[in-house]
Amino acid sequence: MHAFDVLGDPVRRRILEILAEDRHASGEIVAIVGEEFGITQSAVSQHLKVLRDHGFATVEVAGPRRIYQIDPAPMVEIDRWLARLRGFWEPKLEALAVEVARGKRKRRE
Amino acid sequence: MHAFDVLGDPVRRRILEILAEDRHASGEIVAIVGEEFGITQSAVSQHLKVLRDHGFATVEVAGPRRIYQIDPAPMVEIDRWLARLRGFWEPKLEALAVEVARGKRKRRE
DNA sequence: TCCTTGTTTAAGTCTTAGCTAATATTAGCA
DNA sequence: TGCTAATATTAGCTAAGACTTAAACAAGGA
Repeated sequence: MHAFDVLGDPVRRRILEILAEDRHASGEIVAIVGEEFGITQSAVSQHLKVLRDHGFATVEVAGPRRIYQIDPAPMVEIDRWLARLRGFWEPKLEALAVEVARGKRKRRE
Repeated sequence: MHAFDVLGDPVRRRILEILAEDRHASGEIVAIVGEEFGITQSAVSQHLKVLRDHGFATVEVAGPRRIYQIDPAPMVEIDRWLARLRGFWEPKLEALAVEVARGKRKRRE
């Protein structure tokens, strides 16, 4: 499974958002995400496993709890791929912005 | 299908790389990608459809050919999500870089 | 040691993405 | 109009991923 696939799942993206702000115990993530998406504790745990397995998160055992922490290492791969193309599409994006601005001006007239 | 899912497929990423450099007819993309991945014209065409449907590419009809061109619009969504988290993981990435540098220095000693 | 809480793992089901093969569509040309 | 080349679309198959339920595991307290 490629890093992009890991980010492809909305539940996993949400978990990363949560972990980006602060480290959390599995149970806390389950409480938030499980409620938001209406899925079981087990399902969330499986998503956490995917994040672990692909290096997006690390775990620290604290008694019976597992504290999850974001690990940005795999983002390097993502960023690298995007950066490669960015040089090509950035000019086009600027052209797009110009078009939008032109449209706005036109609408004002 | 989310934009991240679109980028999740290696064939589609390859097609975007090709289109980033220049516009190409469907057949040219089929020739390159089909050979590299060992898949049929139909399969490539279906990937092109996904890219079209999600706004990653636009088509121009030129006689019997369809000329594909990259459209960076959906990248805005991707970039926005990544940017939201970047503020959080960037410091951690720097910490990671420091760790690596420290490791290198240590190995030199 | 047994129980309880927090969590992961295993097994099985369902859905969907990606593929092939076959067919349809589109446009130009004889 | 019929033929050919370029491409898209459809149907059907298969594999993988996301889910639920049930079972296993880990750690601390009675």
